[in-house]
Amino acid sequence: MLTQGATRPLGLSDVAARAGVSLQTVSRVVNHHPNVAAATRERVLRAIAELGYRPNTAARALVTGSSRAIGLVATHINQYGPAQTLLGLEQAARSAGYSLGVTILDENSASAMRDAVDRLVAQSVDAVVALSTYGKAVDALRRFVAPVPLIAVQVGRGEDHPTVWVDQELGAELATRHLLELGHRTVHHVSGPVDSLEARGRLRGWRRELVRAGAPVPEPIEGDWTAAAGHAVGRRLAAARLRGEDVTAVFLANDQMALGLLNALHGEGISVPGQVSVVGFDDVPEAAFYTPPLTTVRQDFAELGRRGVELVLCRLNGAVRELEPVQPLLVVRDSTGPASRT
Amino acid sequence: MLTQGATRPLGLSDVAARAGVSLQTVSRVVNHHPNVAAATRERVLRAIAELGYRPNTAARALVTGSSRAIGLVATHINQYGPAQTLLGLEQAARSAGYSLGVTILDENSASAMRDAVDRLVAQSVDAVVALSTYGKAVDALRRFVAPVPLIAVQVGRGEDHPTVWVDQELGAELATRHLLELGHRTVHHVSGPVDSLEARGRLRGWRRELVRAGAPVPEPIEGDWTAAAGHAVGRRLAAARLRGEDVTAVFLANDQMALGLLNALHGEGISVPGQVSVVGFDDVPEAAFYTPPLTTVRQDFAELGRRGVELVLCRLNGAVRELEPVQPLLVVRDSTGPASRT
DNA sequence: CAGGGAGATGTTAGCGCTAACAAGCCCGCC
DNA sequence: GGCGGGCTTGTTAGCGCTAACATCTCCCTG
Repeated sequence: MLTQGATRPLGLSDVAARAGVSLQTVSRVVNHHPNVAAATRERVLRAIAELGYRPNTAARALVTGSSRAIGLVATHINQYGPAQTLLGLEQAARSAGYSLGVTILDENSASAMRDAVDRLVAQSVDAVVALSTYGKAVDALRRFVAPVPLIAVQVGRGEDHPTVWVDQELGAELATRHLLELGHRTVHHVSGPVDSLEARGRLRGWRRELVRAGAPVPEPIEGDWTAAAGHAVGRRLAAARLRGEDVTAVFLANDQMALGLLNALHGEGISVPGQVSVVGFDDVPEAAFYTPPLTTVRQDFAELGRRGVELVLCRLNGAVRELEPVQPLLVVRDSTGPASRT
Repeated sequence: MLTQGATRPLGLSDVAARAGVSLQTVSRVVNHHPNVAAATRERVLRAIAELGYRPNTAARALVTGSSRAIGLVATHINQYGPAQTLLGLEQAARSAGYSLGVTILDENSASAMRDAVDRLVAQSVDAVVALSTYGKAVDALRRFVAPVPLIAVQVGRGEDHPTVWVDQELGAELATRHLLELGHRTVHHVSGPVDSLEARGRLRGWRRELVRAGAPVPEPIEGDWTAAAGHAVGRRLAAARLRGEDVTAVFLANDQMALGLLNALHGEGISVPGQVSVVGFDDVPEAAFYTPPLTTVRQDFAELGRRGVELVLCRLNGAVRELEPVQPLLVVRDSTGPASRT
């Protein structure tokens, strides 16, 4: 029916001819205009089905100036969180009748961001969603005056554009408090790259909770989200323990780094959670199967994508809406335990 | 320069007026036609830069019938492999001047696949790339007569469409042989879902290698790519060992499942590689930090994406080209060791 | 029963761009 | 010196669709 050879020059006029109506009437049916007689609509619909007609989006975009497409500017799409958000985004967009154009930023510069948005705009997308972008690229995003609505997802709380975000600070507080309540004197932190707004949020939450509890605030260690970084930190912390430093609890800004840390500690013969408790962030599906299963903070990434689309749709209707941040959730597994006074 | 307020009604005619030439000449400059005087081209280029003109892709698509866009139909984009391939794909497409439209298949049915391709075609993409799709959806793909070139990436060796693929059988053989050479009498296999062509390829390679070596071929166990599945299998194999069965080597069709298995074996007090050797597949970045670091088979996913675009470009030029499969690579780490005769 | 209004349908004019053709120009050649 | 041919530029006609306006028909109201 739909796959009918390589010929596909069907237009409104073909349908119109077949249904015995004018081209405009077909257009009305296709666009669900109210003022079409039921019988006529029926006839047109049948003709459309028989012919396998599909409207030409390019023509429509040309005349309406809108393509019913959303452009996505993303980085780190190969990581669990962003990928999951992409999934939510695509699904929500699709069910709202929008298609998704994707551009990857392979550099965190302001110019790369400008180019990306520009490229998307040239494709006449109706809105642009920026997904977990970083550093300079985010700066470019703020006070960016694009000809279309610009929505930021997971780039921290936006100031100049509508934003959808998970409450990173809360998540970090949850993690830190959990460790403190277990009796640890303080909690060390391995952050993400500091030019990431998410990383900064987690860092803030961690620090705030320590301060609130009156616990000492150790110097945070900057990681780069990779397991390798976590591994390096693990060896470093193990050495610090040997020097007699008080390292019994570590909160890492994502699960990959936590995995690396776990691996390093295991290699150094330090037991988790016996000697050191570890908390990650994200709750990747594998976290439950790390050795030991990782206590971590769950984020609903797909929800983020859905809300992003929701915000886009609101904006397109002229409504300006602020959304509540998504609440993260602490998932306690086996990598955390009571502080052992040795 | 590019961000110049919310107004953006610039057209060829604006540029033409500014440069003092006809609209068509501007079009020629934009499209790199050869027959434009150098001085004129210069003048037009300047006008374009000054005005910040960007061609309207919808209009261009309408008149040329081509949008310089590639459509991607994908599933499992939240997993490492496909996500990585997406990255390669997008980058290659972009540097060839193509944009990427993404559609996710949320169901492996033939009709979902048809809808997805149809949706993409309606957006007048120039070609469709199907990325690691499954079961019925793949069946629909074969002998699918689309109005645009259709390229399959990572869906096994294609019969009706040009295909880019990693030699899964070879990878599985590598893994199996490695274990056999370590002195294991046989190798157990945890496969992916059998409606996945990749899973089937790995299964075939594993079986072939066992047969070649004259080793017994145990019943393969079907998994679903998740760590949870690997965990379940781990418990099952541990029980089998207790019953005296000869389980000393396991090859799993991906790293996530291997992680689950590792976790289960650890929980059962079975040492890896002391008592059981484990090999995964994919070499996700975390595999080097599993406990113990996982021996696995590396696939170059990004290369797959690049080749996909290459094939699209060839096809668009009318050339039909067959590409060699990408070679996988065995990465030996610490989860495999010599068989211990107990 | 005339007038008006609402609903149904048709007609027209582009959206911004490119392909095809047309026109002018300069050059070299016989 | 006239003329053909290549180079450069301009003109025209849509691509397939929708918005705005024009019609026409019917039915209801006073």
